[in-house]
Amino acid sequence: MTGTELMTIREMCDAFDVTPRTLRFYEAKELIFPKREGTKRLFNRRDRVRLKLILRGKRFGFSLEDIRQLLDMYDLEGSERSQYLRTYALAQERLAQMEQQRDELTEAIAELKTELASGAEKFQSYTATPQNQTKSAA
Amino acid sequence: MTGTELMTIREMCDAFDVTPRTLRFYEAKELIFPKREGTKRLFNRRDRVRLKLILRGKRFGFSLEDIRQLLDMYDLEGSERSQYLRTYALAQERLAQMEQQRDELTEAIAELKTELASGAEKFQSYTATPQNQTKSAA
DNA sequence: TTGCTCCTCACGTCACGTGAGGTGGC
DNA sequence: TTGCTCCTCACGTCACGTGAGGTGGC
Repeated sequence: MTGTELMTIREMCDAFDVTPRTLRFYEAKELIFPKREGTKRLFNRRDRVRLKLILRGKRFGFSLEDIRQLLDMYDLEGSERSQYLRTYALAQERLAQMEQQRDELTEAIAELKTELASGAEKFQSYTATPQNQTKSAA
Repeated sequence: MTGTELMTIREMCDAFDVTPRTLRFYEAKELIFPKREGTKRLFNRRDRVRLKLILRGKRFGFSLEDIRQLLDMYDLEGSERSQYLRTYALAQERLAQMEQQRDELTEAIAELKTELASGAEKFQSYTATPQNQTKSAA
């Protein structure tokens, strides 16, 4: 197995489904720290772990700045209690926001569906063609 | 009743819960067309209808560029069939995206909840205080 | 004269996208 | 020599936020 320890930028992109630009951007933001071989970047296991956590944090809707702080704590491992509590509080806040966002999205979906339904009706009354592909009424 | 027809920027902001900057931005993007009284903007009923549709479109996650096109169609009223079909298709695409987004969000919420649960557990095992406010286990 | 609201630039933000122009090794 | 991948600026994008500096009418 080659590349078990160090991966090129291309391998990283394929493995995590991101663009090179994204990896360079995260490096500039000090979220990951690839080594260099001449000018080329080489990512080790730690970078991969961190990238995984970054992408997960993004799915949770955290900003990169939030994520940077969460990662720093992760690094401390047996971190301080106060830090831990802050992380916990931040995550709970985010959870509440996500739930609200989901509710709003659910509402918006229902609304748009209603719109589409009445739109389809209007459209059918406009076009008096006997058979069209948008589901004929029973 | 005052201001039934024309509203100032402040009245608009209060009525729609947006900032002045947002209204100026939408004007620059040719989404609304307030008249001027000297230098001051005055918004009429049409602007209000359009703003309402804009905000609704944003809730659906449409980009302002998409919204601009949707608004243009709205203006045509008994618009062309081809235009109508395009609008309909656009809305259906968006709906699919929204449903996927909601599913991803739901999944992320569940994930984060799991994280928080295991985090709370770890925290409790670290701190051996008999009574703490984060819900004591039965 | 003091306050308040409105205005116009114009740069900042966030998370990258997108060329432009150049290098290294098969 | 040709291709491919990698690199570094550095400007563009989207939807505004945020001063800076100035005007108008009570």
